Amino acid sequence: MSRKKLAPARTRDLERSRKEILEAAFLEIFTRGFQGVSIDDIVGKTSLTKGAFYHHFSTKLELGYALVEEVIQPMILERWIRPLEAYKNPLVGILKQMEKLIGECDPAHLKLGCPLNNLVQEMAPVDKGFKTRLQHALLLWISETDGHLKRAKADGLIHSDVNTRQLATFIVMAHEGFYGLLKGVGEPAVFAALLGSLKRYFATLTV
Amino acid sequence: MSRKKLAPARTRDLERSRKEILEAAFLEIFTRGFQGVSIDDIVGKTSLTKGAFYHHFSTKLELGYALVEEVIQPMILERWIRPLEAYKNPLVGILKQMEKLIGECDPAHLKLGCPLNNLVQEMAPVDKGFKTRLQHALLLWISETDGHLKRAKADGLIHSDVNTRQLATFIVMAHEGFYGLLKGVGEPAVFAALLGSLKRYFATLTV
DNA sequence: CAGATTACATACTGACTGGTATGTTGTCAA
DNA sequence: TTGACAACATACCAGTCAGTATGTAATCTG
Repeated sequence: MSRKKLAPARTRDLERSRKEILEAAFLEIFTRGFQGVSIDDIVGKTSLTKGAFYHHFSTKLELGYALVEEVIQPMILERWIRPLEAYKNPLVGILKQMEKLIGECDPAHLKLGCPLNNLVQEMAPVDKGFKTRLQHALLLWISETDGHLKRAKADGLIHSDVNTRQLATFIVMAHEGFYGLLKGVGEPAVFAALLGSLKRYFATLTV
Repeated sequence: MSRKKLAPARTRDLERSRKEILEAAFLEIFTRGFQGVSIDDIVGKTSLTKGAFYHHFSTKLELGYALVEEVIQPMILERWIRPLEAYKNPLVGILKQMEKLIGECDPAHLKLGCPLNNLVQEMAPVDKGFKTRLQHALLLWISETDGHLKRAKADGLIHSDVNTRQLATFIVMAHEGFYGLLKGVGEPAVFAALLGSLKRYFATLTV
């Protein structure tokens, strides 16, 4: 039928296998932590075996690095930066996205926290390779947020005396803090309290 | 000399040994995570052995529980709640304590984060016993903060339309978020940005 | 089509892990 | 003083871990 150039239907596909491993690793590490997950756990959630794993990643740490660079960092941009393009006022967009991605999130999923924050807390002080990659992702997040805030400031939507970089840092901190506290305190009511406070803060920054 | 009732100078002291283990465990787990530290690591930092460890704690998890209840939770109260008693306006006290305990902290020590937050992020979704104890510590922190805020509101220092419980939740979130972000981004300049934003927020709440 | 190479699968290893079994010695009550 | 027990120390175990050695079949290249 359709076995031309696209859809090769091969039994061996380097790219696809790598993605399969990364996806399984993401879920396992997301729920149980990097140090709490074994390579056998990961390949067990896969149609592949350990041999395949070490064909793709020279070590467990290398897998972790790839996870940050190829899965988590793009996910951050896709979930928290891209959507802001649709808003004239990014502060409105940030609150809306929080409501959508955190407030309406399944509590069972929410108690797992934020994939980026989880790795930061667990691995940043333990391994330098993790540290630099996680730091890069966080700074990128801050910079991209800052970009949108600068635009809003130029449009006269944010008070002229607001330091946008400083505000962007605070906003990223709030994301991590939201996830972190919600992870510790089960009650979803906490989210309403946090969002309410942030909303009040944002109101004082708006012209 | 002084071998009366106090200072027994015994070679075997249940309380002291337990404290020694807890203290060593705290430092090791603080730097490398609960799952990243072995019991042999802990007793290695001690004048005792594995036999002593299992005489005091039936399992590694039990040690973790004791750590939260007997070391970390009291530490939170001592560092973040007690000092507020000296301030008429607790919002001023909170900023001052942050400057003192975070801003003036040795960066090498700061990159390890907050002991409570570390355990929340690593262990809350993994083990239920951890979850409940960590949740209890966080809610206590929020409640105690709320108490001080209520007092300030009654004194007319905080606007009457402020929901103090909501604000207390936000403040605890900010503590965790500060530590978390500083852990990920090495630069101490980030602290200034975060504190600046929080200061601006607090100013809008004050009468 | 043939040989080379890639993309895996299988089986294994030494180091480490949480936990146990058992021995030993301080401490204290009678 | 003397047993009894508490507070450890030592040696060990079965399971797990990251990583390796080696075999094999699919795919590509010429």
